[in-house]
Amino acid sequence: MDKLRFAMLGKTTEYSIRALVYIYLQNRVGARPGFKEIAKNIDSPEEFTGKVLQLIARAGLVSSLKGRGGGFFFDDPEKPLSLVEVMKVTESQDFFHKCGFGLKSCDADNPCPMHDEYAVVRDSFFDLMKRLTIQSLATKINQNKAVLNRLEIL
Amino acid sequence: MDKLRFAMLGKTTEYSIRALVYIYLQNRVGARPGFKEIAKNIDSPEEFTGKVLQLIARAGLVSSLKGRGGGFFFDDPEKPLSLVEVMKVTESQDFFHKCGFGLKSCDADNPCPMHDEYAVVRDSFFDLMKRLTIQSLATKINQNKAVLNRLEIL
DNA sequence: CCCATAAAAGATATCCGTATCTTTTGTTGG
DNA sequence: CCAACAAAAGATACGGATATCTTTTATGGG
Repeated sequence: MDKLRFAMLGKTTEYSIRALVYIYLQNRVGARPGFKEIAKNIDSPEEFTGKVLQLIARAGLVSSLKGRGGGFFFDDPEKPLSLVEVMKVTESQDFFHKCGFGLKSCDADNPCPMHDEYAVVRDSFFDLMKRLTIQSLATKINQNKAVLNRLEIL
Repeated sequence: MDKLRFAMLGKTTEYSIRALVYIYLQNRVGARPGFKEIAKNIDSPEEFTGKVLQLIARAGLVSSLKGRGGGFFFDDPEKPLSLVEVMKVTESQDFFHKCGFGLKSCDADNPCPMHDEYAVVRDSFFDLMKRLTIQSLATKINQNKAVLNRLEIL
């Protein structure tokens, strides 16, 4: 029996967000990247990234075109896309409503012993993911205030 | 390719916390519960709960005694046991230091585009888990301000 | 029109968290 | 001391997240 675990978000979510930011940045300079180029630039496994892109494309978060000159792109790049909208596709539906203690039903009426304080943290995470958008993240990168990868791209 | 995921903490952590609270409550009334009794009362799978208890016992979070009259108990019930100390055993070491964006290295000097705001949420979660203890959770239950399960116990 | 290109789709593989079952070891009450 | 009891340990199973490879479908440039 080993311990071990991960971060607050799954790989699928992380790759999705990074991929969407990359696609957005490339679109802005007139390019339409393919999944191999995306994987290379966000440092993610190539084939699996293809699968993730299929998932979020099917969900309508991004569009794609097959064949020559094809790739991924936003129909309306300026329509804000929040990280919560991404998570709705890549994480469990009730991610932001689960009990931190693990109870199946837990609310203000019948609270678990950490309900109130946990709810505060969880809600502030929820708020953050609603507030952050692919565009706002991309803007930070364009302003050189943040990086998409350990090395600069573009 | 399916989406899907879980809560912020793993099952192992959830069962550990609930089990420790139950053990503490039983110890306070002079009892030393076994893993089957524990599993029944915290609504967790019996055999797996045994494994989880082995893990946290080996790590020294709780003591155990085999044989007649055996079971799980705290050597020093009043020594505060924070949830962070539990997580150190049941979650990945750097749980509270991982980058929300998924970068391998991400800090104030070389931040990912959500670093600052994510760090705030993550740190407040960290603080909460440092502040909450098995004893404080148990106290809430004893005061009937919270429940360990959907049904009252004790 | 057809071929090169690129995503979609399908099949399969691997790892880990979760779970179950069986055997062994240690303890204690009678 | 031994018989019943209870945790520890070992083996195995399973599903889901992650990952890879191959085949198919769609698109547009020449």
